[in-house]
Amino acid sequence: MIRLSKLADYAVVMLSYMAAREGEVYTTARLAERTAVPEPTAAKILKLLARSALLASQRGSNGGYGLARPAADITVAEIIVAVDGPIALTACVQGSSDHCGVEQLCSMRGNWNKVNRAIRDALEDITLADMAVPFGVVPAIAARQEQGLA
Amino acid sequence: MIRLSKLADYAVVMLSYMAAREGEVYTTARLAERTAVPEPTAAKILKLLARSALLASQRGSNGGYGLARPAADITVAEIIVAVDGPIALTACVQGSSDHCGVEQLCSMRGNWNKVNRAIRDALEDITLADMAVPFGVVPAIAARQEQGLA
DNA sequence: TCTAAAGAGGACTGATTTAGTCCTATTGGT
DNA sequence: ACCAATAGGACTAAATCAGTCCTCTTTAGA
Repeated sequence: MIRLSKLADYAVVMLSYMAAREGEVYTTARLAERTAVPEPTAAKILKLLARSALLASQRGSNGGYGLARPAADITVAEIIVAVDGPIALTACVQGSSDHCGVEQLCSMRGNWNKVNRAIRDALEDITLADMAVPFGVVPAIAARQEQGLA
Repeated sequence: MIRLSKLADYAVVMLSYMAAREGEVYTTARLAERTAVPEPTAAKILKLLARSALLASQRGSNGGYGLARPAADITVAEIIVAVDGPIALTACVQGSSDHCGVEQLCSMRGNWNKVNRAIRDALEDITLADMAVPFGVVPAIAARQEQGLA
């Protein structure tokens, strides 16, 4: 099974919560409480998101976090990258120096890039706004499915 | 980072090797040697692939494995499923009974299904034949390896 | 200017998953 | 009957990840 880390899952949950009212500032404690994510873990995730400039942070008292951009401009791909690092399926992706033992096969392995690319594209097409829509129709996705692309 | 297990990676490497000459029968020992995958691990993977009917197996002496179908009919998605199980990003996918604590959020979480679907579709579009033909040179490589130059 | 509230950053630990190994049973050809 | 090969599963070791904690910096407000 392809695994997405729980942290990335939490991240999307928290960001979606914040997307409900853009422009508002949320403290770690409040977000943790409302999303049922343990506070220290929530803090860790929020820091990561702030570092990647998906969240704007305000230090000091009355500080907190807010979305740095409109939810429709934040893709799921970005969130995953911020929390888990680059989206790629195998280690043998870019000409990383560790030789794969069987050099000829490595060239074949390079085709994972095609796969990675396909997945990245899929994730880049889904925005936080899409995720935040409860259940019903997610317009962007529905449109692509209409075209048989999704 | 989204992670694909090493086993699935190995599986694709081994299957690609076999795709070079469809119809041929390969023993575990030979495949392990040629793909530089440790033999016990290779054996484990081959068993999994055979159980999922991607490989046809022949027991007894002169036995071994062969592709059960043409390489162009085997998708990367199938290989991953055979080795790693269902392709899905989070645990909270299907109405699994473990309540997510925050019910309203859970409905939002259901949108991961859209993401999963997009990824699955991407993987189903890539066949073993696509992976096995990097730059159109695979037969030459296979030939060299047959001569023990691998 | 002092204090308290908040985030920043990083180190550490425990738990979970995954990779890898090994043993035994079964099958089939010679 | 014997040898070569897969089938299946149990077990161990290693890598990864989630989660916690501690200390430092920033800032508003009394």
